[in-house]
Amino acid sequence: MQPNDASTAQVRPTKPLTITERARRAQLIGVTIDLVARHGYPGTSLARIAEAAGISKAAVLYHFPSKDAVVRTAYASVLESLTEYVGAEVAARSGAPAVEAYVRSLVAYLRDHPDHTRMIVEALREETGIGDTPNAPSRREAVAGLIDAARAAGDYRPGVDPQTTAVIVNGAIDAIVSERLADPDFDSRSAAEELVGMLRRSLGTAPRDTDNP
Amino acid sequence: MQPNDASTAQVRPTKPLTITERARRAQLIGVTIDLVARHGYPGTSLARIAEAAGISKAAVLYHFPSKDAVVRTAYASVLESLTEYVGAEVAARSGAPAVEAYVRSLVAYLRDHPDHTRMIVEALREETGIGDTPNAPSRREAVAGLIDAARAAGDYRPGVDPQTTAVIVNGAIDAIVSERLADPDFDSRSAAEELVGMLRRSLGTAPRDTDNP
DNA sequence: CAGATTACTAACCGTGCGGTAGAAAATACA
DNA sequence: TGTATTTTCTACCGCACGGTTAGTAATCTG
Repeated sequence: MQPNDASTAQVRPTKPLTITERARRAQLIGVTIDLVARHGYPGTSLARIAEAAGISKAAVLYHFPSKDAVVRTAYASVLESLTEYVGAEVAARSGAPAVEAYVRSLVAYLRDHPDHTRMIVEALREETGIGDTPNAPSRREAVAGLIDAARAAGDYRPGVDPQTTAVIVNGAIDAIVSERLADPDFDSRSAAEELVGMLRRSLGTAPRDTDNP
Repeated sequence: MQPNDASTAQVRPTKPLTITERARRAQLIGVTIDLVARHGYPGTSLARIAEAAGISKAAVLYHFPSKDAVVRTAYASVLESLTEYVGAEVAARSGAPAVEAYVRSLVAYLRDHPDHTRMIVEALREETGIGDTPNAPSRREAVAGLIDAARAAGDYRPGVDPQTTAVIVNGAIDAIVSERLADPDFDSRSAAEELVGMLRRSLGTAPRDTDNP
């Protein structure tokens, strides 16, 4: 019999996973993150995963219902780790500082975890890309929420459009992260600071130069 | 005999392509752009290209040395069209207006040519992504040059770092374009304007709020 | 120790891939 | 017209893919 199918939609009384089961799953997730980071999504075949884990293909499919489930689980684990870190940083602040913490912590995390970064980039392009996927607006919405809160707190000008600004900010962050990935000499930390500075100058209330002379 | 191998590194006295040859090439490039836009790079197989063009696989490979050459050629044609448009817009201006023309024209072009946009996105992720490709720094350099010129012209503050700013600006543009691709209701034109406004406030010389009270 | 369950392997299957071979149409040219 | 060349087709090759099957170790449990 096949073990628990913990990919999605778990019902309550799931039998506690065996020690072996948990260890294998963790190992498979680990090697998968590694493989995706090094060879990309398409280059990560079932055979490669099995080989990297030192077991047969069938053994991999014994622990997961499909190759895709392995990759999705690995991605979920990476994403959870990231959101946990960034979430904590953001939650500890409010207003403009929360937005700035978002920028800084996201760039910092991805600088310190290039494998995770590559995995996320690969996964993103799956879900974005071609299919008319509604394209998880969650990230945009989250950032838009932060910006909206900062505006409500008086840190940002009333004219700031949270949605549009969120798109721009996320894009800028992604570009900084990508650049760092391509060129390890790129100073992503100071780039993040530069972005923070730009946001202060362009969104902040302090010097109104156009609509209120 | 196989016809001219015009993929790359063409030597001078290339025999003028046949009418048939040119027509087929154009057609193949066309359907390839379409296929890549609709089904992505991996979903664009030789058989699909052939089927879409109404000929056999072998016929495709008669006109191009490999499937990859077809796709690369299609990509090159798209890229040429884009750079021609944006290049003209930018070249007609100088200083900050050139930077702003870059932002506006790039967003506008990609809004008007979603197929081209999807193709470029797909191609980008090939060259970026995994392999330690030096990742064509040409775009960043080009934009950095524009920013540097704007700074030299006195439009931008001396403290502005062209390289970092270029990365941020390109990232913001890409995000706007992607958002528009995912959500046709997204007003990418006004988003571009918002970005231009942000750049003016954060890079412009007019109101120095920090280093020169 | 015996039986059940867990964890695995080797071999295989069907599919789609890029690409090739050789012959046959279509076309150009004398 | 006949011949040469350009263009195309059908059929095939080898390969890597995700996944399945049947059997077998290994481990737990009474």
